[in-house]
Amino acid sequence: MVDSTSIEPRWRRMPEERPRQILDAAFEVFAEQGLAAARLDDIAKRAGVSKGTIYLYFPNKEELFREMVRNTILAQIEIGEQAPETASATDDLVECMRGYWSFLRSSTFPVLYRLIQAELRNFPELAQFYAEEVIARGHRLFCHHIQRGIEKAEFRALDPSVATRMLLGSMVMHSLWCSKRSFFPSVAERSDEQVFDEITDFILHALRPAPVA
Amino acid sequence: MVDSTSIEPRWRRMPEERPRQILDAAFEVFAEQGLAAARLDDIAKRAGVSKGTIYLYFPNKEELFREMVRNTILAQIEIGEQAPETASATDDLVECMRGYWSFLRSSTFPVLYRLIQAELRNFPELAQFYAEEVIARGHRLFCHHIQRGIEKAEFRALDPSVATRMLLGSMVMHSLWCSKRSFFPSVAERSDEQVFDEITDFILHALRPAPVA
Amino acid sequence: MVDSTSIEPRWRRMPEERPRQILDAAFEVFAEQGLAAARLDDIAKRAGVSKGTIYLYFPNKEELFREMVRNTILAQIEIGEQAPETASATDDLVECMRGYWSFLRSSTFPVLYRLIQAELRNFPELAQFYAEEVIARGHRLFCHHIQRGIEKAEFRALDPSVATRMLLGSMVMHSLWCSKRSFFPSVAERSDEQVFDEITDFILHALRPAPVA
Amino acid sequence: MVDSTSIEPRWRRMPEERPRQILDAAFEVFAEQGLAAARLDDIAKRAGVSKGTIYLYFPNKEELFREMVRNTILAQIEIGEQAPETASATDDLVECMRGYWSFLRSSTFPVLYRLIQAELRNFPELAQFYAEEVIARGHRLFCHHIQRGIEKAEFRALDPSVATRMLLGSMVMHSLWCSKRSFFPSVAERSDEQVFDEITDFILHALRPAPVA
DNA sequence: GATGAATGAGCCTTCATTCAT
DNA sequence: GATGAATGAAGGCTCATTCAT
Repeated sequence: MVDSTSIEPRWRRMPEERPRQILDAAFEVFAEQGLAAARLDDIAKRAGVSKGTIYLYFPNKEELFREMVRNTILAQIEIGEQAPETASATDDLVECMRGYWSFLRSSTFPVLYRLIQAELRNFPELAQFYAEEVIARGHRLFCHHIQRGIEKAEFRALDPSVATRMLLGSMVMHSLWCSKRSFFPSVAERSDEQVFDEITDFILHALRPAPVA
Repeated sequence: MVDSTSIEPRWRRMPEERPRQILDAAFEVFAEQGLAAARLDDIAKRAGVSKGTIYLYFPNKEELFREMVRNTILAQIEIGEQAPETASATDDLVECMRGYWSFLRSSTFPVLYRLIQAELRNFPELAQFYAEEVIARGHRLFCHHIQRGIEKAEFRALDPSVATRMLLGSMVMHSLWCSKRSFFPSVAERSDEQVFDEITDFILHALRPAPVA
Repeated sequence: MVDSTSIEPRWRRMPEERPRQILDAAFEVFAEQGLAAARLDDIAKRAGVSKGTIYLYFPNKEELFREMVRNTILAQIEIGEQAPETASATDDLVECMRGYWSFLRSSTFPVLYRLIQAELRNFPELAQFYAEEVIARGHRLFCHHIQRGIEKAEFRALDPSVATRMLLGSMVMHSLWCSKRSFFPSVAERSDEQVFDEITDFILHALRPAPVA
Repeated sequence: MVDSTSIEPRWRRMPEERPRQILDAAFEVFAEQGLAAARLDDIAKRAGVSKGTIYLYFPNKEELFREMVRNTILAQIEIGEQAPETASATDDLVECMRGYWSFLRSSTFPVLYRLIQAELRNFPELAQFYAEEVIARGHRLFCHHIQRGIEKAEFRALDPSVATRMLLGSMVMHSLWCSKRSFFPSVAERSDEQVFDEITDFILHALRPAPVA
């Protein structure tokens, strides 16, 4: 038992960390309760500060929400947009998909997705931000590889934008299903990897060149 | 003196219609405001009844929300699960997709989807209901046709469940994107029909038998 | 012992009286505490209603304050502006002064005066209202009689507006002093009537015609 | 490197001036906002010190207010109570009135008057202080000259205290009206000097000996 | 059944005051 | 002495729920 740690932290947390602490706590509480039901008291408690302290760093609850969403999205984005190009466009594409999938399957993505959906009316700029930073960014990334695959005749000739949307759409939706597996029996007995492989396989089949006939 | 009639509405609505009126109003207000921000006052006003009347038919706001979601989902489901089977499984599948697409593109679907997403934590049973009535039901429907197509060698041999999920996932996600076109440039300049055709074409390509090669 | 009355009023107060009850309570609490320090809880309690009820009739604290001031001023104004004209302008003037003095010496005037002074910055329209309804109205009234007195040679020829301001100014200030007698020893040992007589006497002396020389 | 000096103020204010700086800032902020609405943050900022510093010199907001009022009153009082006596009591009286009028028309008087009025309930000792230092002091001063004027038969025989109150009352009230000219049309088109002359003239007429007739 | 006035718990926000540095 | 980040009590306002009519 190391009860001592539960009594008093020896060093106060550095003040420079306050915004981060608060944003982290806000993420958790908003995730659990949604914007309206979340109480600033709870966020403060979870951040280990007093209610008033929040207002030293954020003008109000809405702005805290906004900042938290923006921050979390930005912190999550790690997609190397200029992915290393190997000889095979197919390999590159699959590699990118793997990275994107692991982003979609992180614990933060479904939470953010839900929060943004829920507050679409009140915070359209957040939806805009999400659409740009998550979807459009992914779109550019995948579109590039698919285009390359077409040019190299690894893929059949098709509108790369369409293929990209199919790819993105099915990945995003599968990620959401996977995060609520109990509700969706068709993914319930599959692991994340299995699901990913199935998606990849399906997409590649759709992209494969037409039979020579 | 019949002065009173000149102010009052000419026909009183039948009392039996009350629950329906309230549910309809609830749908509109919840759609616009979300659960927490919706005020019973507004719902009552929109339903043309008094606030107290709502409590004659629903025990509280949460239950009204639940009932509204359940009701709206049920009212929307029109998918003929045993669709008429023609000679071509491909034709049957496309026909089913067309029906499902028009359901997904109805004005109620994206609203319901958002409400359910937002209240996932507090009303898991609604998510369950949605998963069953909308996704699983669609899953059974499409799976059947794909299975048939495989058996008839119209489609390549693949796990029909996987194909179904890809089909459903991309349709649902495209529907959501289409309902917020301004945020998603890649669907912005396309009509619903175009998007549908693109999805169908892509899916059918993925399903087509492997080249004889 | 009539304890019964302290348990439950037999009849609820008529709802039409609510605004009046609240305004009355507001007057008392604002009088004691000022705008900022007054708590809506206290006003509600004193009005015998709940906090929420106040918001059924007034949109917020400030508006309640405004309404209370306006209302109280209007309720106090009873100056017969077209006072009956007797043969003597002097008598008429003194009669009017007596009426105005009793208004100024009412328990509400000093309270209102103080509240308006205190909130001059935030509610200039109230000061405007007071200036118009209390001062300007009195000005017109007295000016008329003084003008008449000059014409009838009961008073010396002087600017009636100046005389009126002197009259009003000294009456208002004396009223304020009288309402805090303990602070102002020079009025402490005098009754209201005495003070009034002194003011009247002084004013009439100032108005009396110049010596024939 | 003397980079630091380019940001910092060239001369640090002497610590002994701190209380004065704070009191001055307090006067301004209390004047603009009133006691309740004034924020210590603003006072600190205006004084060029930090919030905590205020508490090094004043135990709390109320005491700061008290001190500020007392200080400002004392700083304003410049009335030579034993004004030089010339041959004419009338001239002396007018001279004193002129001095008092310029005090009443200073920018600080109406502000203080309003603050004291507003906080009458919570700070009766300030009202007491004002009554003594401003009104009673003026009373003694004017009473003396009027008494002398009566003895020298420059004025008619009347209670000098009554005359003094009339004089003070009308001057104070006119000063307040003049400081809110837009609300009081009867002084709006008159200059301070004109108003003063009118008051003086009226008072002297009221004091002049009765006609020999 | 229907109404809508009344209730009061609950929460965001402010700001005087404290205190570690 | 001086700072300003942190605190937490207090209060305005909202709105789901009740209930007398």
